[in-house]
Amino acid sequence: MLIPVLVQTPAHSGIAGSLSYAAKAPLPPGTLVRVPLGSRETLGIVWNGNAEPPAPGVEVRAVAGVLDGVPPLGEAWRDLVAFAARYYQRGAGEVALAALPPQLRGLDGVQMARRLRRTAGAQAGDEAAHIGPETIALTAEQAGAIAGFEAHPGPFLLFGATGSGKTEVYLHAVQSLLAREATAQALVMVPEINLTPQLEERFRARFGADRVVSLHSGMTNPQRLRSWLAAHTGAARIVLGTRMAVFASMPTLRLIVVDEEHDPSYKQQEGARYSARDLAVWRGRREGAKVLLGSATPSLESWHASRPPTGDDPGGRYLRLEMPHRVGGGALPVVRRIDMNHQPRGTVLSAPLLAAIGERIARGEQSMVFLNRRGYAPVLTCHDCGWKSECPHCSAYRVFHKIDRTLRCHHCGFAERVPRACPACGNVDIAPLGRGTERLEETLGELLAGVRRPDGRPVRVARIDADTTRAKGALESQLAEVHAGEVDVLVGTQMIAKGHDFRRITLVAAVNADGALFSSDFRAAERLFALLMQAGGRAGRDAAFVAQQGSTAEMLVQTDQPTHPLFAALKAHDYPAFAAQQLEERRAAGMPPFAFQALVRADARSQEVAQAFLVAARQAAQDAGLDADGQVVAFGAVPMAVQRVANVERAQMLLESSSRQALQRYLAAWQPLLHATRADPAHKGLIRWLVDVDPLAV
DNA sequence: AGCACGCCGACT
DNA sequence: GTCGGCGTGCTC
Repeated sequence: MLIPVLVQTPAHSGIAGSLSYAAKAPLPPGTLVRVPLGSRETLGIVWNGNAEPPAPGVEVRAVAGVLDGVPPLGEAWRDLVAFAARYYQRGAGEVALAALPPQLRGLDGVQMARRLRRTAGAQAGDEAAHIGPETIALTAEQAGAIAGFEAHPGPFLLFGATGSGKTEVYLHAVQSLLAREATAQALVMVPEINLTPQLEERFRARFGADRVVSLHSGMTNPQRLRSWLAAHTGAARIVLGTRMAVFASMPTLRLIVVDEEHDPSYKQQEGARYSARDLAVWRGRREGAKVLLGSATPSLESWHASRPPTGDDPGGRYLRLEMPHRVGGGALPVVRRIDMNHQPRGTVLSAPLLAAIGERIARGEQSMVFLNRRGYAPVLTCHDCGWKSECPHCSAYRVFHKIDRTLRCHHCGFAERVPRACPACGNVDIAPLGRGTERLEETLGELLAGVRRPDGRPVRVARIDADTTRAKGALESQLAEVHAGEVDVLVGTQMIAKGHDFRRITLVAAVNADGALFSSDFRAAERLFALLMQAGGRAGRDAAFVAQQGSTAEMLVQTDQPTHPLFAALKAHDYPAFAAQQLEERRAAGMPPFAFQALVRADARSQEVAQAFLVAARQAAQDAGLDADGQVVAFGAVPMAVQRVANVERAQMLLESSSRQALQRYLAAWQPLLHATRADPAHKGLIRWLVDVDPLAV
């Protein structure tokens, strides 16, 4: 008999659905099998529905083996995969196989059975431990949020200030769930791998190490397989992870938490471009699991979706829970703007900022200086002929990294030793232009060289960014130094702005924060506001420490645009005011969340070929009458912001609609036309095309 | 995505 | 004369 099987085939391969294989007996959907594919044997998943007879001339081959030790993947999981594939315009096989641990692909039935026995053995621990009565005293706000959470079906948006104790609410929600339902599972997602260890620590301490597993791309393949199996068999009750965890197979899932739901990291940027946050909401509804989104600066989408009903507006589909105050009565930092127009030209660190850092050092407190740009300088330039450190393969400058004397392209990775003299004119007078964290660390070290700590030792400036934390365990050891008070001034990128619970930092400074506001991206202000609020949230987290020091938690923002409304809202810690203003602009301009978008991108050796493909595909859609109802607008083909990466020219076309359904219908009908356009010999030079639904940057 | 097939440059 | 470069095309 014929059965449908999904295998890993990419969207542009033209095989979006299942392949048909012969089997001696029927196999239930969700069963993992090994099947021959071309000259190799690969992992497949028995899929729903009836197998189509293959195209004429294609020989049906037999299923090679069944991984019968693994329970079949459930119907709810298969629905999630099918939905994600449909919504994000990818092949079901691609989405499904990418959601499984990589090591599963390499194992046969025998190895699998061995692995399962080991997992089962490890789980035979003390089942009843750790689910006891609530022991942590909650604030009134936390108790209120939990009461709201228990009383409604959701989904929820937990709008809680930095330091208001959102994690404790998550812990409590999980705890009451596990106490209520003997087999229930909870999924807790965070935006970055860096944040999983500390979260894992708290959950393991509360619920026991044997019930908690993590799932993220920083794990080794065997670790991932172990965690995945524990979740899939129900042995693990709590799964912590990054966006990939939204696809974890959890047969008794009852709760999904998405922490820092506004974070752009939830949107996958390659392969299937899904939003883990949005899929979490869909999955929660499908599986009857409660969904709790949390943030101090929600995405405007979630904020709008959680608006309370007013007058003739029935309100959003989420329920908003609010926790405006910090635990322990700590104050949010006092925000001060420093107008760089009033500073001497070329000033990097203004006098008030240096004075504020000096005060903190004198009192034995810590400061954090935040600059969202890695490297020493973003460009190297020749003063004589105007040469700049362009990447030969990309339309971007290579960044100067002083530590290893390289010019490195952050887009394609191309790196070269820094030339001694200008490659164009031979002049030795080449100099860095602008400033990254590396140079900021150096500058701070020089400016603070004469300052002494209370113990008489010289000031220690440290830096944390993607370059200093590349080695395994490097971030942990660097954070430990900060916590131990070894460091006086911490310099870093957004990596230090997120989540970390620094107890002795009382000053946070943002240098050159508003560079992002010059970008054409309509979400620039939203992202910057979230980042600054989050960074500011690192200051004064320990109210008792601040009081004992007689200090003030403070945030200084150096800006060239002090009158931008963003800073007034930041100063007042007034996210709702900022959101209201932004939403008004978005509504007036017809932008998300009041419109829905998709980007179609084309890659080719030349910009002309890439754009011609997009224009032809749009014409094909028009000829087929896809936009007959006028609900979807397709804009022109334009080069991407970074037009060339690794010698590939990139173009894109924006689609917009006020109706999500209309856009989805259009994209679904367009898919075969895109394939047909690709097959046309006129577009032979095209390398690939792809669709990004709900893109973050347009 | 893999993995083969296929047609052109520098080596034993 | 072969080894191997990666362009093109297929996988039930």
